[in-house]
Amino acid sequence: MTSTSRDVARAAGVSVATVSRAFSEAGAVSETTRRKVMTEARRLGYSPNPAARRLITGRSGNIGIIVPDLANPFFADIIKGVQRRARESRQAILVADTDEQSRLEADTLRTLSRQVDGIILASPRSAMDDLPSDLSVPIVLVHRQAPGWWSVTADFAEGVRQALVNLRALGHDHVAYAGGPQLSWSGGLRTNALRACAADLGVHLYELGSVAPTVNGGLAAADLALATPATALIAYNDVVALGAMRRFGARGVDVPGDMSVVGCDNTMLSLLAAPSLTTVDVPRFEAGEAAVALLDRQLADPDAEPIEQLLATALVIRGTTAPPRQT
Amino acid sequence: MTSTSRDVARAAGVSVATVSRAFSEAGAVSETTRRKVMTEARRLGYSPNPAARRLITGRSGNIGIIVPDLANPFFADIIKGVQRRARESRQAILVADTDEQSRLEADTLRTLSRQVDGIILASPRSAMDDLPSDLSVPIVLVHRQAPGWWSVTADFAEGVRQALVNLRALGHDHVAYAGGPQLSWSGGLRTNALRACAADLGVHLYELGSVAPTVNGGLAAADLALATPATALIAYNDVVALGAMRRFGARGVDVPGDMSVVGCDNTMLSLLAAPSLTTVDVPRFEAGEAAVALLDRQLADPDAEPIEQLLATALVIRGTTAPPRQT
DNA sequence: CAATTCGGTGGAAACGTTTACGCGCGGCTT
DNA sequence: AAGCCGCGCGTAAACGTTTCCACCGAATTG
Repeated sequence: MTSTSRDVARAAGVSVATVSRAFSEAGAVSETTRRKVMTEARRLGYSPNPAARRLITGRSGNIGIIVPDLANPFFADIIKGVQRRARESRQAILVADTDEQSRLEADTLRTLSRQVDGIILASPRSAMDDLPSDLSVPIVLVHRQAPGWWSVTADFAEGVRQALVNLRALGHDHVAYAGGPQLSWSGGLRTNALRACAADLGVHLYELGSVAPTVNGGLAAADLALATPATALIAYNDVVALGAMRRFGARGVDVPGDMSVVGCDNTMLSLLAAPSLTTVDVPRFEAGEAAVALLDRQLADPDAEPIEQLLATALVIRGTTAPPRQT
Repeated sequence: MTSTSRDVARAAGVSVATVSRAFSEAGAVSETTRRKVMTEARRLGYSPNPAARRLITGRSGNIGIIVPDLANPFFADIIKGVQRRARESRQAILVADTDEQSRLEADTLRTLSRQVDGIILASPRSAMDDLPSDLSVPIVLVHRQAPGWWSVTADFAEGVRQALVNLRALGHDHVAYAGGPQLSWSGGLRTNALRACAADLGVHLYELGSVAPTVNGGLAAADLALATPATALIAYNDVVALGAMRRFGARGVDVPGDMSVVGCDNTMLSLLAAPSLTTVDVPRFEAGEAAVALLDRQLADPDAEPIEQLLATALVIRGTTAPPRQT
C-alpha cells in the first residue's frame, strides 16, 4: 500500500500543502520542517503520485520519441542521446517505433501526444501535410526541416558533397547513388546535393532510385550498381552500404579494388565491416541531446520563433575507398 | 484548448458518467446514446485525459522496459517485440537504458515503477539482492531467472552446447570462450554449460574471462584467444564476435581458416559480417512479446505463481566455422 | 394485474496532488 | 511605538475522470 501526502503530513505534524511544497522545491518552506517532512516521507516510503501531480499541473515529465526503426543503430543512438539528456532533467521517455510505415506516424503522434509534454519526431517518412498539426504538445523534428517547425538536422548535403569530392580526387568519374525512402527529407537533401556537386565536378552520377534502408535494400543496390559503369557507390546509410558490400562479395566484386563504397551515418556498423567502411559521420547522440534541449526551450516559451539547428557532418575515410582499378 | 468529458456531456445532452461509460467500453450504455456521445466527442476533438483516468483507476496503460544498452541490436530487437505486443493492447512503452552500469538499475527501476503498470527488466547486470523488491508493480525478468520472479529466458545452455558439439565435430579440440559481464546471468549459464560440455567431449576449454559486451571487448578477446592454442573462439555475443573478427583480420589471422568463430544472438550483425557469422540463434522479438504477455497475466492475477518461460535456441551454421587447418 | 427485475442513466463522492488565498508573527522602517 | 512587510504555514478549491448508489421506466414474472 503506497502512502499519500496526507499520511506524511500527519506523521510530520504539518499540512498536506507543506508536504507538497517540500517536494516541489519551491523553497517556500523552512529548512527545519522540510527536513522533518523528508524524514517522514522516507520512513513511509512516500513519493508524490505522478498522476495526481500531472492532473493539476498539466505536466507529465515525460517526453516521447518516434523513430522509423529502433533496430537501426542510427536511431538507437539518437534515442540514447535523448535519454541521456532527459535523465538529467528527470524526464522519462516514451519511445515508439513505426516500422518504417509512414501511415503509423500520424496515429502514433496523436496517441503519444496525450501522454507526454513534448515529442521528438525523428526522420518522419510522412509528408508534413499528413501529420496532425493541431496537437497541443510541442514537437521537434529530427533530420527534417519544414516551415514553422522546430528542428535539428545534420548537414547531410555537405557530407555527401565531401564524399563525392573525395571519390573524384581518387579518380572516380562514374559514381552510383542508392537513395533511401522516398519521403525521407534528408534523403532528398543528399540526392540534390549529389546532383549539384556531380554537375560541378563533371562526375557522371547514376541514380539507382530508392531502396529500403535495410540490409536487403543494400543487396538490391549492389546489383543495380553493377549494371552501371560506376566504379564507386554512395549509399543512403551504413546499413545499405554494408548490405551492398555483402552482395559485392558474393558476386566476386572486390571492395575497394573493383568498387569503392561510401556509407552514411558512421554508426558502429561501419567499424565492424571488413574492410571498415568509409562513411559520412553524422552526430547522433548530439542530435538527440539537441532535440531535448529545443523541446525544453519550446516548453518554456511556446510562442517563441521556431529554431532550426544544424549539426556538422564530415567524411570519415576508411578502408572501402580507393582509386579505381586501371582499365 | 482540449475539451473535457463535461463539454461532451453537455453537447450530447447526457451526463459525464455516460460519457465515461461510452469510452470505457463497458457496454453499459445503449447503442444510440453511445453513438451520439462518440459523434460529439469527435466533433470536439475529445479524448479522455489519461492523468485523470489513471488517478482513479490506478492504471497508466504504460509499461516500462529497462535494458543495459539500447545500441546493442540484441536489446533493440527485444524492445521491438515488446512494442509490437504492447501496441496491440494500446499500451505505450517507457524505455530506459542503463548504459551497462549496474548501479543505475535499482534507481531506474524505482523511478519507472511510479510511472507504469509493470516493468520488463532485460538482462539485469545487478545481483538480484541489489534490486528493490518492494516495488508495487509487477516485474518480468528477461534472460535472467531468480526464485520467486517471473521470467522469460532463452535456452542459452543448449545453444552453446550445440556450438561446442559442432566445433568438436569439425575437429577442434582447443576452444576459447570469451565471457560477458560478470553479473550476466545468461553469461553464467553459458560458461557452466560450456564447462560441462567440454568435459564430456574431451575438448580443452580456454576461458578468457569476461570482456565488455562491445566491439572493443571483442578486440581484446581476439588477442587473448591468440595467446592460447585454441583454434576456435566462442564469443559472448555477436558484437564481441565481430569485434574479435576485426582484430583477427588486423593480425593476419584468417577466419575461418586459422580460427573459427561462433557468436551468439543471431542479430542482423551476423549477416553483415564477412564471412557471415556462425552463431546461436536466440529469439528476441519473441522474448519481448512473451514478456509483455507474462506481464499482462501477472497484472490480471497478481497472486499467481511466477511463471518461468523458456525459449528455444539453435546453432546457425554460416561462414566463420570450418575444420582447423592441418598442422 | 400486481410485483419484480433489469438495462440505462444521472448525481455525487472519491482519487492525490498543487496552488490561490488568508492569517499570524517577527523584524523592519519612520 | 505604531504601522508595514514578508516569511511560513494551513484551509480549501480545483484538476478530469471513474464508479458506487439511486432512480426510473419497461419488460418480465407469478
